[in-house]
Amino acid sequence: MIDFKSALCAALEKAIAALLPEGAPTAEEIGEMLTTPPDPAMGDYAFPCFKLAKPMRKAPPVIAGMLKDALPPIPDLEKAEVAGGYLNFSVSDTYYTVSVLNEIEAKGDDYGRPDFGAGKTVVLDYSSPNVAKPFHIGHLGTTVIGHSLKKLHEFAGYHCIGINHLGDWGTQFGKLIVAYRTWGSKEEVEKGGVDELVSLYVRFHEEAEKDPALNDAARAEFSKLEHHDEENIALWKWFIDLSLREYEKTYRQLGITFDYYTGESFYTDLMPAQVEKLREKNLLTIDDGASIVDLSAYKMPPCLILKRDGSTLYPTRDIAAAVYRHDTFAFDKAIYVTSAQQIMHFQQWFRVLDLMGYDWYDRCVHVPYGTVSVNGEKLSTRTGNVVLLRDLFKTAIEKVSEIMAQKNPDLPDRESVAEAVGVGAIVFHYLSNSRIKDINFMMDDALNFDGNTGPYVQYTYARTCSVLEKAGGIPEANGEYRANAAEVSLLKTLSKFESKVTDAIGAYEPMIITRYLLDVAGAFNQFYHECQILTADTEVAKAFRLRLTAAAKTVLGSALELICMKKTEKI
RNA sequence: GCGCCCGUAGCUCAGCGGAUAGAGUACUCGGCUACGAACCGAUUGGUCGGAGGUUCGAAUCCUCUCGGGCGCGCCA
Repeated sequence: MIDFKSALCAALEKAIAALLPEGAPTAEEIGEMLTTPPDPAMGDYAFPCFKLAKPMRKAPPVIAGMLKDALPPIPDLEKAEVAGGYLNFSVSDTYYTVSVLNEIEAKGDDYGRPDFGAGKTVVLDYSSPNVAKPFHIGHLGTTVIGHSLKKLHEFAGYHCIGINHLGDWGTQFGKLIVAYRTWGSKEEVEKGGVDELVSLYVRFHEEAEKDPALNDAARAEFSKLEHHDEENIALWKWFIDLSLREYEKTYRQLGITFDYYTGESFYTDLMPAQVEKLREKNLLTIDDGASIVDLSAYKMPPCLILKRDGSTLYPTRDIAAAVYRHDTFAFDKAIYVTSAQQIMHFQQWFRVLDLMGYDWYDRCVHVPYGTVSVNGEKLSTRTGNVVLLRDLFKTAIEKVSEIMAQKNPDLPDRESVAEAVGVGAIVFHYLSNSRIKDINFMMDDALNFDGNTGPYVQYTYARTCSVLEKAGGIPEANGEYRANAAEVSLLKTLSKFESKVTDAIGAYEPMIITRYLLDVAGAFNQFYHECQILTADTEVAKAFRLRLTAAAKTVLGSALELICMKKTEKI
């Protein structure tokens, strides 16, 4: 099916070319010029004629009138009207009530799916918590933005590889090993999990203040770990297993899985080759004992590759990981979802990749997001201003359960629904804003379930399910129906799905889908209040409205999944 | 000092070159003998931080400026 907008652009291209032989815009350029009138009553698309005023040497309203007369016939065009310097176009209702509705029914879950990702591969690096530390609200951004971007890319046909780049290497493991051997016990750690590891780690720092020799011991243990000491390796693996067991609970609640859990340790052996390559290319200079890549030509501080003692650094590991991923997966895009504080770091090592001659360096994309504070204060384990994700989810789920006990006490399978809605509320809240903005996470707002919230959207989805269930199925179209304003408006909203998906991918911005869900839910609820569905006056109206309800359900369901939320048939 | 990001309704935020700047929340009011009221509707609320500039047209682009956040060598 050729969509209306493309047909309109093609027609406008012809009309303009007839009036202006030289320098007429292409159909694609016209598509970018098209805007939406402020009032839907004025039309669905508006073409501003101001830019043509100079080359055509005529006033914009005159041009609009000439264009209107020169326009070839456009299918589904209701009317074209001159309004000042604009030429406004109204799409016929039947375009929406027949073409769009039929398309949604025919494509089902594939409706709105763009195809530009077909045959391409994307590697996404996200979540990446530090082992032996609890999963807190600061990790929510990378986890939920990253996974949403994965879903979006998959929807557009990309082959996606999700990598959890665990923080599983470094001297902190030497400290943990010392702490465990000195004060820990197998039973306590098995029982307490990550929490016990954290308290061992905290204790180490307290004791090390009094006894600096502990730091030396820790370095020695980490060095043994690096040299594959069997006992230390076993402990290290155990710590990782314990941590993953904890994280898996959170990932399961979010419905997130990864293709690989290759953390920092995985790349340690791959770094020397890249350091060697940097040397060969004469990119390394020694400065104050450290090996750096000078980036002053790019107006950036130098990129540190090796410490004074010869050990590696964060950029070294990132370079090695990128090369490995490129050689292994032959990606078309590598996406890194990390905090905005690392913007400079990524600019630096992307540039180093370029200097090393890796011509795919520009396929690497850093997707930064803003800092989270809680109740106006920075996150800090020291002052206790941390919100663990498991506690946050638990609070949200409890609150949902209370509301459900009131509103829908007989609902079977209440626990899993409460989890979907409670966790969904937090995810939706987080993905409601532009990712780059800092978030002041306020509990009251996150746990408010009225208005523009996750529960509102899931409630709306459940509502569509409920109506369809009572109807006993979705009927076939059974005659011509003149849709009212609310019905057409809902279909117009549904028809925007694909362009929203495209925009969200282009901007790496899940928020676009979150806001779109609110548009759809709002349009459906308005329709629902204005139109009787099951008790419609005529069978034709009833059939149409049921089909419309099913269409809304389809789009709501697809969009919910794109932002890591679960579809709730009942709530 | 250099660089990046953010300033839009009381609050939280959309809009990022087009016509009268929008939601939610809070406040006030109306709608369940209705397919789910976690809903819908109405009212109130704005020198788009400020000043210049570009443009037929600027919340949107450019310059400067003020306020807030972040980054700038051996952490990640």
